Amino acid sequence: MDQTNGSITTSRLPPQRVTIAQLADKLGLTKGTVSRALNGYPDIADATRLRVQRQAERMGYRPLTQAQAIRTGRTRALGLVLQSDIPGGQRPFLSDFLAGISSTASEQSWTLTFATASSGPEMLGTLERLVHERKADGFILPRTLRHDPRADLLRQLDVPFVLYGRVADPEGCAWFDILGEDAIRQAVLRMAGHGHRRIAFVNGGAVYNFSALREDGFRQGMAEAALAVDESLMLEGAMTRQSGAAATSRLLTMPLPPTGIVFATDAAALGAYDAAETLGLEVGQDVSVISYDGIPEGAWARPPLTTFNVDSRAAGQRLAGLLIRRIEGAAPEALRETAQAFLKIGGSDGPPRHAPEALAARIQS
Amino acid sequence: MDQTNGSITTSRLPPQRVTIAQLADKLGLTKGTVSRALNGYPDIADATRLRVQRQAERMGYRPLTQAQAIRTGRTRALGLVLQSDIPGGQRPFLSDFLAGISSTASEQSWTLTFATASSGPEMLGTLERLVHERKADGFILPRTLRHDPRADLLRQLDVPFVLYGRVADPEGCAWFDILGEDAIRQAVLRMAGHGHRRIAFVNGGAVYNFSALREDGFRQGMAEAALAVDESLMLEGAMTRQSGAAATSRLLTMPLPPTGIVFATDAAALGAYDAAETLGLEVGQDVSVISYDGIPEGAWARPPLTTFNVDSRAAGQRLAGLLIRRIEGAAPEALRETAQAFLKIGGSDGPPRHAPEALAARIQS
DNA sequence: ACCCTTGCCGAAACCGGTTTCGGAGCCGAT
DNA sequence: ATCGGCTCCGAAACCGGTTTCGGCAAGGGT
Repeated sequence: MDQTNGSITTSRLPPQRVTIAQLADKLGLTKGTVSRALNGYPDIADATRLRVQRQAERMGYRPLTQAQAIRTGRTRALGLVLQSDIPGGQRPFLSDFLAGISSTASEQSWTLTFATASSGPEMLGTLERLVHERKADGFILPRTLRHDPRADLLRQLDVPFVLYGRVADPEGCAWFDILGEDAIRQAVLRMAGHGHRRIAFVNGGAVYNFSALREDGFRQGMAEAALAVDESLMLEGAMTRQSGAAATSRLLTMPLPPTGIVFATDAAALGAYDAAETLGLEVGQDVSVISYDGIPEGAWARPPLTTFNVDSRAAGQRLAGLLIRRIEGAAPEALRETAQAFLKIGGSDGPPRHAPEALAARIQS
Repeated sequence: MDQTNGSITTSRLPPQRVTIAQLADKLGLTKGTVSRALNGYPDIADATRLRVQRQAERMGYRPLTQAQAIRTGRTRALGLVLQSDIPGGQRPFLSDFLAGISSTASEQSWTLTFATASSGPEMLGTLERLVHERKADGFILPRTLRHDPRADLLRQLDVPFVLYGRVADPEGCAWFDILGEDAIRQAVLRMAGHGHRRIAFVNGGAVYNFSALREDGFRQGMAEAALAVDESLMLEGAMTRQSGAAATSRLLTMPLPPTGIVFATDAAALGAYDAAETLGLEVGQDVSVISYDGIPEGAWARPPLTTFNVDSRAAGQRLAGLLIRRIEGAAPEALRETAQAFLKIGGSDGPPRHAPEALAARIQS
């Protein structure tokens, strides 16, 4: 930065922090008065407050959050703890998600304290540690579970948090969520529009709340398309490429296989390509696939995956904003937002090439 | 809020922090003495020190880093600032990398302060802000540039840092790095071992220090294989799938195309698949590809990418460990480590199917 | 027996803020 | 003229630690 001024490299005065005492001196006031002026106490004359604010600005005064924290308990730090051992982890979108969170955070001069936990129990321990050490004033909890022990813990500790995803028991919970059920519903309608009558659904893990929602979306889509749901075509628990492949080959080797498959997650949908290849089928021709997430790998698959794209960066931004407001005292009920996922058309879906019977015959051979 | 104390779920006493004053009381000592005992001052009797340590343990005393920080300036927080706008960003390995850093950090009860910057200058501003606000005691700097302004800044501010990657001017720098030049050298030898004589190299951006090293590795490998380097087969600046594809098709449409291509990064190598497809060629048969990074997408490509795998998690762990030691006062010269990347054999390389001339003919048609 | 170290701890200042408390000054009302 | 109520700010305690300073007692040397 400052290698400009001065002689060669060195006249850089040690970046002196300006303290509240210096500021008070300059103003001919006491520390206490300055502090109250800056923090909006009502017992300060408007003229004085203005004078203080101006001078603070001019001197570049920034209160040291550490010092504030020991009295107020607030650090101006958001907390995020990821579980590093989950299979279909939030790998791909992590970068965007983090960028979203930290961009909004730094705009309002908050920071992000990040940690990982390698298991569920360790997750709770880590949260408690961060709270106890006051390393975060509140938390963003991604990958909401139907019954989420993290939310229970934080509610009990009376620590603010915001969920990325809704939850079964909304009591005291703020959240941001993408309406995945809508997306899945539209996926079904699109399949039906292509002419598919026999459509399967490969869901994610049942512990996650989004799974229940997306299943609802699937059923509703089927109902709107006037198609009956064949329960044998409803699978769940696939959130990795491997398990997605397994689910796909199980579906395709049924006596009457589906011609279209809707996946709750892209990771699983990528497995369909493997299963199809093994069976000598072509995705987008012999079997149609529509999915949800919008991970980059989907665009690189051949043919590219048709999927509902989630804007992870925007999600991070919204979540950070909500959490800050929550920490500053807003009621959780007032902090609930949702957004839509948008269809990104690839080549993995289209009209069915064969009827289910013909497809079965083709697979047998 | 206060749905806590009362009757049902609630015998949880508010997680009272135990302060140094309470501890001192219990011991019949003063705060000052306890503090000195715990921080290893020499003017404390061994017996007393032991007694204090035991009692601290028993009462679960953990000093509040915020409070320590206002006197000592140390927060026990590592800083990491990522640049969110770089094209071939560290997307895929980010998750593992972060998990590595934060696992080592929390083992030693440090935390990780994370931020992103959307441009080079903003990066420097963010670093300065975090230093000024004392949100981090030191930084991990990934993606080392040949001449890295981040390192310059932090050196000037006298703030500890560790580079992920070596640097042209090592003065005062600690680092961890993978010996990418070794990997590239081995890649060349492997190509030569398959029988390739005409081998191209697609390097990353010249601003990165690793590019110079990997080019050295390539040339050394060629020398060891007794092959002459054709300078027209040396390309650089490809760190995305798109630019990798462009580089590949430029190479393959030359009058005398290479039969094997070594890439400095996986992201670029994935582009080779696209270029090959466009030209009607098969990767691993018509043209061989070996690369470096070990990103997951490589394993999912068809055929899977042969690449030198980097253990990002381990790298994160090493870097965190080095930085902590650096912050605690170790000399930077003593904190320089390297590790190897390991070959992960896929199907993207093999003996050349055609001689360069035949390949050219095939491509013309 | 005296003095001088040395070992060990208490007392108090300090870090940079926040928050409570009380009182000075000004106003209008009685 | 006296009183009460407000407005506004200073003084000082406080938060949870660290660090400096000084002094008491025991030990060693002469």
